[in-house]
Amino acid sequence: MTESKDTKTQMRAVAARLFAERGYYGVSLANIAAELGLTKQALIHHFATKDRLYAEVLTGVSNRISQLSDATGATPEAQLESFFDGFCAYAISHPTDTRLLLRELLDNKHSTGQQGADWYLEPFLRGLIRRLQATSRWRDAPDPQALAICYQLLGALSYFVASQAALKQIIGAAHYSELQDIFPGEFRRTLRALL
Amino acid sequence: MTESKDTKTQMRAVAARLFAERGYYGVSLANIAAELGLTKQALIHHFATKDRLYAEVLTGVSNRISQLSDATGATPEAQLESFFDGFCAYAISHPTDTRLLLRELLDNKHSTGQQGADWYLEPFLRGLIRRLQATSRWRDAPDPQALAICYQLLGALSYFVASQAALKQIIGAAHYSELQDIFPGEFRRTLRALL
DNA sequence: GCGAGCACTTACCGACTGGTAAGTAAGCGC
DNA sequence: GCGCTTACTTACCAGTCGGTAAGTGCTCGC
Repeated sequence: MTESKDTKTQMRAVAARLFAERGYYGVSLANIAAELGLTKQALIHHFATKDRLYAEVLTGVSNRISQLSDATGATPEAQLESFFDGFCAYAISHPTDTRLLLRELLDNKHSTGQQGADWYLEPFLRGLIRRLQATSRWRDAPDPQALAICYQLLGALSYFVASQAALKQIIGAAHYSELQDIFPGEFRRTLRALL
Repeated sequence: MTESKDTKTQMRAVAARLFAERGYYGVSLANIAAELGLTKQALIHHFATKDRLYAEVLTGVSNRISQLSDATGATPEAQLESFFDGFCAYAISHPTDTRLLLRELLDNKHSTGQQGADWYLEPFLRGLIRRLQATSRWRDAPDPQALAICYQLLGALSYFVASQAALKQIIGAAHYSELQDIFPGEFRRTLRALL
């Protein structure tokens, strides 16, 4: 009983890691169970279906992201900066979440069954666009233009974080950790260059 | 015989589209064959294994990308701009390739079996970094910093193109086509802001 | 101390996976 | 017209997929 919730959260955690690494179809219930030292039926006992387990994993990501939205700052520019700083820190410290979101974006329509597609992304994007349009430079920018700018920033960040494994292999772990150290600063420079 | 090569290229094309949409494990040989109106054994006849078919698909992408590398321009800045213009046009007109590359980056190490990981990406990245370091602003930039900047640009572009399906669903096909029209200009603005 | 409920297992299931073996039909050199 | 190659098929395989059914054993209320 007291073990139960821990087991369940551990299941979610292992599943999240594997789904992030290999994708929904690249991971079987048996794979996840093996890492937990259990049988796949233990997973089915707790989550009923693979889809439901995946949905719970995504819900976790979504919740963590939506907690990010409250950024502070005197000017709209400072608010945007603070927001992206938070998002950047979150993305780098939660590469699994970032990879899951990117996969979700690629696969599209998998979703949690709750909605059509990117239920988690839409309000997030809308908030971003609104914030951008509050700045003096982009006050009159039409929605598509604001979206294009936000999307580039999101992409610049997500692509980097999601490439972690590949980059480590290309440039080596040591160089990668150096890269990871300077990246937030470089990302901030990009943001400022666009404000 | 005369049909043969066409059949084979058509197989590659259909496989590329499906792999791009659903990923390696999300597509079976039977799925691909069904779209071609053939049996999966026809695919095995031409490519021996699923892995080999996938490798040929990736090789096609790699070839198309490497043809992109020769950009012209008087100054290094102009060369970089011309290069990214070409890459932007390529990415937008070949969303399947872009998605395949992004998936490859996420899955890592799948590769073609030819090399460890991102054989296609490494020389590409190296060329980009060299070009960036030829500009007056980044002449003294250390490799990690130059890489961080290039990676952000690559990410800004790839993320947008790969999100095509998701974005269409969120903002509607009409708004998306508008977005697609203005994106290259916005991307160019980002590039210039960083040069 | 006993029944209830929970966590989890073993034993299956039909559907599907990538892949092999063997064959069929058509085209071509000679 | 014969033999060989190419393009593909049907038939089949062992293994794995997600999921069901029916337990087993442990804990806790009472």
